[in-house]
Amino acid sequence: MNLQNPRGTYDALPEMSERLRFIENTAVEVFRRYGYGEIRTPVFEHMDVFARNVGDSTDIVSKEMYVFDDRGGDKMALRPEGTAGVVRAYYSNGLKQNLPLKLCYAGIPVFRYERPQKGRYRQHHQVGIECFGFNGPAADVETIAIGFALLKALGIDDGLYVTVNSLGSKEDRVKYREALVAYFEPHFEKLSADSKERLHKNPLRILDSKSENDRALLGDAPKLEDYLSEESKAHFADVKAGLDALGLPYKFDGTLVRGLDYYTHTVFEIHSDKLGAQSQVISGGRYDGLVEQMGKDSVAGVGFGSGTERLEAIMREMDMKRRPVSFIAMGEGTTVEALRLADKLRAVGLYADVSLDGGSFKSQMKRANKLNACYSVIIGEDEMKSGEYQLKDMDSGEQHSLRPDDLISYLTRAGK
RNA sequence: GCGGGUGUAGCUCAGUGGUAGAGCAUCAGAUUGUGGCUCUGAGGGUCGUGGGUUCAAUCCCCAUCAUUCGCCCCA
Repeated sequence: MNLQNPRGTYDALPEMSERLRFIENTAVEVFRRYGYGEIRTPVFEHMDVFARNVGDSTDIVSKEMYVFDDRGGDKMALRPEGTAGVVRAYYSNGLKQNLPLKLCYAGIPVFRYERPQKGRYRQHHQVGIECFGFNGPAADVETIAIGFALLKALGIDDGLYVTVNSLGSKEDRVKYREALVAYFEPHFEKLSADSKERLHKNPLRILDSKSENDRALLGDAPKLEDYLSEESKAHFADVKAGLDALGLPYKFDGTLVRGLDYYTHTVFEIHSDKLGAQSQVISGGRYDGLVEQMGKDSVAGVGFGSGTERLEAIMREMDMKRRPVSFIAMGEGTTVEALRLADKLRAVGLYADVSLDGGSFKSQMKRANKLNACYSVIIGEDEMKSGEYQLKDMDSGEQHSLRPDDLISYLTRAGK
């Protein structure tokens, strides 16, 4: 039997899980403060929820999706991103009744068949938000603000940089795309191999090419901002003014183009300088176009997604471990007494540890130390007789006798 | 999908064509009811996997898998 975990997957051991859990809980709590309600959608959907038109130009959909036929012969796909499923659920559940609507998700698994790297897994997890029915720029501003709020709540708002751009309306983009293709076509031979391929498939992506030749050509290329309608320009100006008013730092980046093709108007990315090539921790934008792509009447949408593994990587050095009260039990009946008392501490929310297999006094003490216990409670035969247990402060080494009830109230107040 | 690096003890890594070592960690003892420090000792390895060259391969060659860095893409 092959005992290796599948390529691009990992097992989150307790230390990592603790941070992931913290990220998910914090995210939901932050989102709730902005009026978001949690939604849970299936891990798999009919394939066309994600691949809306044949020959989809985005790599995520055309090359990286896990697709399978179910036993009934239907084409299904594992979720490669969070937004499309939520939009589908919006229709399936008739949530039009509830507009405007704010939905969030936390810790949902997402699958992409990619070449694994640090911060890039074939199964990763996202937290994110989607809001529907807000046409104005304030929704774009608030969405970005929530991104900041999340990172701040996680204590990782250092070393970040934010870029924003506007892709304009669908019409703006069609015009710009034509201009871009017309500009690059005479220079076709000079383009990098990647960009040659991109020219007709997804020419906007040439904008963020890293090839030096491509970048040289880009100097004289038509600019997206010159192709925005007055309306689009006004929307984007309001977004930037809103970010300024909230004191949120950002950089305008005219070459920022998102990989998913449903974005319109505002797009943004938050990067961390603590990660390597996979530096994006949050990215999103407005996707008024998506809802129409699903063949329904159009509804405004804005949102973002964030990879929990990347957030976790930034939080690596943070120690999330709680400090227990460790019980040292020696002698007849003491372990059971320790279990009984430990449960009382747990009932008031403390973390209590009892060495279940006993062991020498010394080894139990060592165990308490290894767990980084804040206090240890010593229950030996003398203590059983007197009914007063020894409470030892593991930092100062101080120790005194307390009756069980006093011990509980003392520890409840101590709050180490 | 493309190009490079790396796979040796639980972890971080030395090392040699004659079947292996350190530090940390673990366990035990010094110290029969008091942890961290120190000292002593012990356990733990098909040297990623499969093939080839060789009297002999952990080392050289090929393949493969995994991982990592960059590209691509993206959270």
